[in-house]
Amino acid sequence: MQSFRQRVIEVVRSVPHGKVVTYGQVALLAGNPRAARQVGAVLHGLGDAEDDVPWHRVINASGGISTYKVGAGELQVALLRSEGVEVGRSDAGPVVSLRRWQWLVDLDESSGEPTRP
DNA sequence: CGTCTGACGCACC
DNA sequence: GGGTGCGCCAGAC
Repeated sequence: MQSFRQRVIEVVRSVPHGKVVTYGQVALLAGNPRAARQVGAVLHGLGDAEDDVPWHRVINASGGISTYKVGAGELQVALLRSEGVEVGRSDAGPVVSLRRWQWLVDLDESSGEPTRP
């Protein structure tokens, strides 16, 4: 069984261009809904081999940018905007409307019951 | 091996 | 509406 770390990388790689996901969502898709924090840790420790992982598409459940803590906030916002994601402003800092930009896995092909925004 | 840590999330004030 | 506190668990040391 591959490590949780590897699964997180796979999930993030599957996030479509122009969409965002939350840490908790990635954790869920990676198989452990409780390990949201670990998602951040994994992304923080990405090496050159994983530089194709769109880590900037991962934000926190409040639509905020968590990477300011490690000095990657400005970069993340720039990358998001560069691919069309609207990043608004708030007192707490930049915010993304999850309602509009969150990537929701569409299940309509299998269940006929799509997840709607 | 045991401990510490934190790119989080959420239940509760 | 927002601020605080604490449980969480894979990795790093």
